[in-house]
Amino acid sequence: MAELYIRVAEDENEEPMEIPSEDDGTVLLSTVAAQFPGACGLRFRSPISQCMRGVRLVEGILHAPENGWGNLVYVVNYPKDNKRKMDEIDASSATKIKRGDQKTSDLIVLGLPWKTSEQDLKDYFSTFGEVIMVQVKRDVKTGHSKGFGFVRFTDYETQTKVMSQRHMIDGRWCDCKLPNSKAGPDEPMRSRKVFVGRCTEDMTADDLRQFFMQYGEVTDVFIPKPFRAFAFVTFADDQVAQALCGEDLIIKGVSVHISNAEPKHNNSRQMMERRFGNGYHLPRVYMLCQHRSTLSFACADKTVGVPFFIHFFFFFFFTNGKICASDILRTLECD
DNA sequence: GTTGAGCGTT
Repeated sequence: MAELYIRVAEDENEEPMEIPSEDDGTVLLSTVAAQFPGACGLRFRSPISQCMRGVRLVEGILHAPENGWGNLVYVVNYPKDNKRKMDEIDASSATKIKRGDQKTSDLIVLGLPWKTSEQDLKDYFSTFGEVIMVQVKRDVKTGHSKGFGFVRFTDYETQTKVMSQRHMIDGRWCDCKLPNSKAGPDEPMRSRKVFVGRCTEDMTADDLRQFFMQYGEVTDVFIPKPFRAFAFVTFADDQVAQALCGEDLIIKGVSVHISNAEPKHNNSRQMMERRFGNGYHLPRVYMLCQHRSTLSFACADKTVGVPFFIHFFFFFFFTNGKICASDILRTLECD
């Protein structure tokens, strides 16, 4: 008594689509997902109780209610039943695509069943959009899956959608995330934050905010204390920030230089702490800053594997403070 | 021949 098709819709009132069933009368969730990407189940309104009922789902297989599928309209379930939110995510990513700075990246797929193959992955993820790479990571010797893999899509909106939900793959819930190795290495090029060098002490955060407002919405101004002759200004739009980089602007009669803010993980203080232990040299550095001798700190940051204090003495005695302060302070990002 | 939080032999 195999039923050929069941009627499925995203909403009770929308026009249903006919979805083929299997020979044994079940319906594969993957078949539903092929028409409704991201679907994780089905529900229907019981003619008797008038309540919504869930369709039994076992390992990717949807089982008919007691009296068969009948002529009911089955409504697609999405994770968290939050289709609207996913649409919003799509919309926001669409606006970003207009700016043309959205590149896809590999996504790690966690929680794969041991037996899931590359082909299985490709079949599943192709229901969301064009797939250009799938990998299942395996033990080199045995060839057995390690239970995770990678996937890459052609379109960024596909990637966004895939990341926004959980995935039922071969009977297990899986998560797709940006892998740790891609946790923001390409951020500095499109940072919303700029470094403002050659600031003077009479420039207040409010002065800077007022000034930079003319270029776009300013979301943050940071001026280190004690005074260190630079500041950070963050814009709402990264394009505004990038457009200003390299400019020399006049604020309160002083020429300040705008450049890219180094990402925080390049923070020289953090690097110093990582290299020499937490805080050991920091008190001296702060003292030097106050005495206009910040040279050693910056140079040590750019020299790998040489003890900090050697550079301190070298630059302190041989340059005698004649290196441009803004060149040095450029690397002195703060918390 | 088992397992179930994580992070990619190039």
